[in-house]
Amino acid sequence: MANNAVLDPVLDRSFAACSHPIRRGILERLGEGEMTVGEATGGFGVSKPAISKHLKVLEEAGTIVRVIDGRTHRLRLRTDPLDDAYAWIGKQRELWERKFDTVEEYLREQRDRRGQQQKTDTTADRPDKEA
Amino acid sequence: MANNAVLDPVLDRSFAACSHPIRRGILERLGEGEMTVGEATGGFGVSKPAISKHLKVLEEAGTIVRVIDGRTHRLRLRTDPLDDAYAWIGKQRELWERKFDTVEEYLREQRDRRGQQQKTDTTADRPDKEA
DNA sequence: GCTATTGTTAACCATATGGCTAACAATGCA
DNA sequence: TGCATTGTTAGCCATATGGTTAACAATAGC
Repeated sequence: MANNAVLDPVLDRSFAACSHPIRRGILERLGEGEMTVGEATGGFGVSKPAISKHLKVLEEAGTIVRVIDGRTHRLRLRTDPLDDAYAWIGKQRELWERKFDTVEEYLREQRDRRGQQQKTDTTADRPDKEA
Repeated sequence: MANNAVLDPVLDRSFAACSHPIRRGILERLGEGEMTVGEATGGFGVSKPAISKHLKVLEEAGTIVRVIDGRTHRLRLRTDPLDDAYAWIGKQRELWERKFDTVEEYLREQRDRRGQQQKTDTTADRPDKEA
């Protein structure tokens, strides 16, 4: 990949971690507090190896931390990566809202201009042939 | 998958859409307003077919809408899927914070109890072996 | 010491990503 | 008409996901 400017593997993994229902379910449960793998992942209806892989994805994304405690592994949530993901979407939403404002301004300007010169610019509010 | 309760393919695709820097870059640009494929995807240093695939992922996630306008394709952002993703993380963050509150309450209770009985529970404020 | 419990790794398979080149489709334009 | 522009599809390849069964590792407990 030539464009090395916006590369952010952390964000990549954070979003990828959230892109599967089982992983989201695990994160939701861990929101209740530290618990064992069995407690955090029981009842999802998949095999233990499948669970192990999901945990690996979550761990490599930095969303969970594992503490091996004897025979069991205790899992704890790490909120930082999801905070980053949240912040990215939040930043975009700000931009959209600001843009929607200017669009409203634009439409108001169009309305005003039409009120003045009464031309045939029906193209102004045409939302383009909808697919 | 046995657990069919929490299945949310829309959320799956929304998060997956954000999990690649080029796709995030495209979404960022489209935040500026409707534009052509060339305008929205230029300069990422990958081939056109690669771009086409990213657009397909974004489109199937519902994050963009394509309007074929003669020779060019005009792209427009659709904010709903990202709003949903934002809301999911936001909900989790609320739970975490509420949990942190109760943890603080718990610690305060511990502190109070120690003040009363002066026992040797140094384990109360230990944040567990930091992996 | 033996056995049950907890969880992982190994090996395999199917599908999705993410990239490429080559070719095509549809316009716009001289 | 002919050519340049815009963008996709087809085919190929490598790697990551997401699942399985079988086997292993480590510990807890009888």
